[in-house]
Amino acid sequence: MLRETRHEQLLKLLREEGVLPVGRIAQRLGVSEATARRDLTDLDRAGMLTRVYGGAVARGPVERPFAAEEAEGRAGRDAVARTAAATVEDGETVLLDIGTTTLQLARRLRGRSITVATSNLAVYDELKDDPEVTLVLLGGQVRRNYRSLVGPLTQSGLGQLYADRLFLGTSGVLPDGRVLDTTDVEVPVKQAMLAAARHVVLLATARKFPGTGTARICGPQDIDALITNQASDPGTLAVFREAGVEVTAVDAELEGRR
Amino acid sequence: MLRETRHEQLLKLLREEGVLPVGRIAQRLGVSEATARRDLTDLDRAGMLTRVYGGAVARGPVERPFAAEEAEGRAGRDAVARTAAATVEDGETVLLDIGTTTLQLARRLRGRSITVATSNLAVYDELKDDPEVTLVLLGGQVRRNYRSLVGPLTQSGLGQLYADRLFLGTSGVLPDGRVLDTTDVEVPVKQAMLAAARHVVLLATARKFPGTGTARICGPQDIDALITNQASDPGTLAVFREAGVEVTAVDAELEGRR
DNA sequence: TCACACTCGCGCAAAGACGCTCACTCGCGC
DNA sequence: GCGCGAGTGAGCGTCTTTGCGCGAGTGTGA
Repeated sequence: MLRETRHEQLLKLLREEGVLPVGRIAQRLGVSEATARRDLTDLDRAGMLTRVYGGAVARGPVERPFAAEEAEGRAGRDAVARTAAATVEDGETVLLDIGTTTLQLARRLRGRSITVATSNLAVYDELKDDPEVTLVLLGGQVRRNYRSLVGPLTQSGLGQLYADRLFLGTSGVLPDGRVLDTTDVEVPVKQAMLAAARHVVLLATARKFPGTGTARICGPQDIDALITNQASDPGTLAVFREAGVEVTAVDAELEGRR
Repeated sequence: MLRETRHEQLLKLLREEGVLPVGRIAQRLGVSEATARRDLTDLDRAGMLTRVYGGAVARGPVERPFAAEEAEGRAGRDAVARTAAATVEDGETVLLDIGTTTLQLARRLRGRSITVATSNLAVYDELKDDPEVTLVLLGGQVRRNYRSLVGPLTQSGLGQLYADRLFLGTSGVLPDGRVLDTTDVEVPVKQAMLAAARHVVLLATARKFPGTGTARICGPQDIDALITNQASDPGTLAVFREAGVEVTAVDAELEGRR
């Protein structure tokens, strides 16, 4: 592996984890500890991280989707979440993807007589005290920064479920309708979710057009409905409409207050 | 553990408890009191806490106004938990059953380089902030009052795991060595756990002899080791020894403090 | 005021991390 | 084929951190 590539990966790891000991860095990068140390001193000198005895800590804010996204685009997200909540009927089983938009939706689902299945640990925290909601957690390894469950256990758990409705989150939607995600490890989970639901609803605030992401989750043909803001790119929405997707665009300003 | 990580944990502990003596800080962080003192002076100089004679107090508001901990049988449970934690080696995968004894064990496993798999949601809350522990949640339906996961999802998840060690809780042990539980719905989960571990360790404080329970989980022949208190019924312990179980009886008073 | 128990800070030794040096491998150009 | 330079891994002396013992200091109760 090229050194530049390795440096990129190291910084990515560190952004996700916050702090990492040298041994674990070497292990994750597949190099010796000596090389890991060399990389660390390089990146420390370049000001990309802070070296500490025994490892390194991320410089700047740790990549925490929840903290980072919490402030920005909140009104739009809540408008989407409220509209999504209105489509859920009592008695249904809904499957909630990871992310902040689905967390917002979970808040709007409090007190409803429904079953919620999720790999979103933030949703678990939100609904764990609600006696009305039957809460089902998918299994899997805990990813602390993303507050999610991933891994083969999650996928196999999804194989045993069938939900009335899936609310899918995303990190970005391309103009041609491809739905993206940033982290590779979540992709198989999301795809297993798609297969485990009768009705697939994509939640995407205006900022998700085009948003970010490198891994493809699915295309418009896999989606039944899309709930988004009116500020979203009209061209992309048209692509979804042409693919037969029921598109609902709610205005953040009108709906955005509580 | 990295010093930076340790400092983070120390501050978190302090935010939760408000005031902490040096001894307890050292105990919770798994370091000597000397190191705890050094950390305290560092963080005091950095203005992150206020040093007082004998310990430290949080600077800023306390998050949790001191949750009332279950007093009864606590010393005995902690003695069992500490002994159990000592048998776990770094790198192992341990499976933790539901219950308060295994929760106590989880507290003792903080900061260890191990993988913890559990259906115990209290264990999840305890370890979710620990970067050292790889945490795997079994899937299943959330049982709020028992803080556990149950159901077919839990069992099938266990079918995909194989742990080095299972720490099994119980509600009661009969004189003939039958291990009991009170709730039928947990029985298949516990039995699936038995099948998913190489080494089965039963944790049972003195109060569990005979304890309560209506459903049979397993017999002595399914257990490899039993960790209990010295006050436990000698006859029952003899039954386990005859079945080839390695019985460890730790005294709550002697082990209860350090 | 005094005595006792506890805490604190310092010196020291062991363990582990660091970084320097050296040998080796791989790709490249002559 | 052969030399060359960059990059990696391993060995080894140095330095940091940690845990423990000891004398000094501090708080508490008689």
